[in-house]
Amino acid sequence: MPATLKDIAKDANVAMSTVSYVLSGTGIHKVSEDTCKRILASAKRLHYRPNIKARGLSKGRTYMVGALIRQLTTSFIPEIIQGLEKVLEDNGCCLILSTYTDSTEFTRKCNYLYQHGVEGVAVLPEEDLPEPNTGDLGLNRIPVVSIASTLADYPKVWVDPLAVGRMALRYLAELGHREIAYGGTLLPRLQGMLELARHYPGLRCRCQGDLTYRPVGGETLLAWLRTLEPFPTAVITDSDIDAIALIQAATRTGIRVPEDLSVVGVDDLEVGRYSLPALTSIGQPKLDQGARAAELLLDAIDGREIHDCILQPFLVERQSCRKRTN
Amino acid sequence: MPATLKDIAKDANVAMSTVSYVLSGTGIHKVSEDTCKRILASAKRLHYRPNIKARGLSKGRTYMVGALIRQLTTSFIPEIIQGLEKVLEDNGCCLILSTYTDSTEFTRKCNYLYQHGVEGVAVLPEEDLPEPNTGDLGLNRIPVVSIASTLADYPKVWVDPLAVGRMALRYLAELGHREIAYGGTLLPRLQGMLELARHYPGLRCRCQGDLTYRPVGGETLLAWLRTLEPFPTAVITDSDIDAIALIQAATRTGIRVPEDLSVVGVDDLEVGRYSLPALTSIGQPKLDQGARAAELLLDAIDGREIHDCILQPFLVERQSCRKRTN
DNA sequence: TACCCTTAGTGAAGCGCTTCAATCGGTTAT
DNA sequence: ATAACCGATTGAAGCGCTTCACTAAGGGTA
Repeated sequence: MPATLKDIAKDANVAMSTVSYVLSGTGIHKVSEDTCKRILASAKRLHYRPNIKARGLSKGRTYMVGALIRQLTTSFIPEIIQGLEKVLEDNGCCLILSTYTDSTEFTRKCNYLYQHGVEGVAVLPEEDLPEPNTGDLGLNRIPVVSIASTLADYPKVWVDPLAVGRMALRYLAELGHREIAYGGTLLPRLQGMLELARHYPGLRCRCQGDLTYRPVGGETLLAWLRTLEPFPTAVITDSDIDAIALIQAATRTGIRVPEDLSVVGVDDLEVGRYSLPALTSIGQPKLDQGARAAELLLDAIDGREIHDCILQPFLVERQSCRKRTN
Repeated sequence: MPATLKDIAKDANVAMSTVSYVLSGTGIHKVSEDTCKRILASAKRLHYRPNIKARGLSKGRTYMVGALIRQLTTSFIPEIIQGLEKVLEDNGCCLILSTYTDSTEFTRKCNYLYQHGVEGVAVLPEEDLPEPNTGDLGLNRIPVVSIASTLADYPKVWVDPLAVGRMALRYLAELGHREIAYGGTLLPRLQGMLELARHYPGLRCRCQGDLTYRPVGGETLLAWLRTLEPFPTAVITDSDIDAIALIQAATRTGIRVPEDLSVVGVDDLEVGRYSLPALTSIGQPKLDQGARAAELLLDAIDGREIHDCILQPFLVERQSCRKRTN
């Protein structure tokens, strides 16, 4: 139904190959201006739109890239996707979305993507999952890039977790806090905090005894804080969600934020902006992570060698922390 | 690099067409069991995987469906996407994700999807936007289905908004509430409430004077509630997000939920489960909406006629409402 | 005038798959 | 024995596009 090269060729009275040269841009320089115009005119008149898949077939490409996602509903994943999409679109590729919940499904989705002909795959795993088996993809030499995960042994794009820890701690330390609790469970972040803590005499940074990852509820977190002596003046959580949950639990029991307790979240989620008090958070570049991953993928597809990309977090100061004059 | 039909044909010593018949399932009945086995064996040995796009080229299909989304980060959209994806995958299609922010971009994305050859498009607009112009798609007779929107004049899948209003009100009314406020801005929902309210003598359901849609903050909402005389015993919001924001604002000022104020949210978002108190909400089937939309789309692609699909909301009872004995 | 070089354009093969029409032994009916 | 038929298999065209190898015509040079 849609117009094809052949139609245009007939209409403009030239050979298909000539039309192809003009319309695809390749070899447009070897066509006379006259013919060129005629062809373009025909193309416009017939509403020509190239059939990307046919082009792909002949060039051995598909112009498709897959995203393999653990949980689309998870906090900042959607923004990463948008970053991916943007760059891919700019490069004439499209993004195929695929979600999985366990490793069986992961394998199935790999096949699914592979059969549809993706040229590369961005994997967004979750920290608490065993490493998914991308064997099926690797086997077929499809480039893979992992995003926002410390686990995968593929080229990856992520935010320096030590820097996240450092940044959160530095902020609180500079505000004058000396009794700080880390309510999260990520070792590298803790490491960043502890390293930096040494530079602040009298500062104590405590963490939960068990750093095995698991979702932390607001009440659980609060209960743990209560076991600390003295009660900390500030707490760093692993995400804005945790922070908000904590604030809710605290507020209920009469602990005021930030008057009695300063809270720093991580991720700079949108909810943090609307919560009460508005949440101070260590943000991570989300669009950027997606965009950089897409660029890496495209490079790899072009056969270039690629390297990990480490991005830096940033501070978003709002109202959940207060200055401490001791 | 990957094995093709031709490779298999050579390996199994038969014609390509025979291989195609066997491997594609079409006409497998006209091939002798012997040959069939030989072919399957070769296919397995050479790790054959059909090239879907090549198949599509020859069958005039692409096996791709697009999703055009306003905001991937919006509440329940991700789950709808999952529903879409599931059904599409089961039908051998893949989902191409595309997001837009304004109508210019919308048009661009339409072209983008079109050029990549999608056979249908699911549009997820947002209530507060002017209707996007899908002309480009319509022009090319690509089936379109809109999801979760009252606006679009395409076949649509959505949740009956009157039922949402009714369900929320009935729940509160049965708990004994008689002074109920609707803090949202959706007319059909309000309509559902008001219709039902007549059946409960003494029940008063009040709404904001201005129902023009706009995001409602927790404090704004609370401020409005304070203008009501008497202060309502229960409030219905337009989403769980609003409800949580309201609860936070209320708690801050000493109003206890649910003791002093019962709150009903809408959407049954995950955050509602973890908030304090856990939120009672009118849920809408999310996966289902996606799945139904995908089915409609596939039907339309097959040339069948399709009709709107209206789904019903459901009540998720948690702890944000209390019984009222007056 | 013979030669080579450009420039503008053409033909056809090929990407991986489907599918229609044709072929070819081998039965079976007549 | 001949026609008619059947199941199993094959050939080749075609989907829309790219691209390599090639031709034809004109222009410059010797």
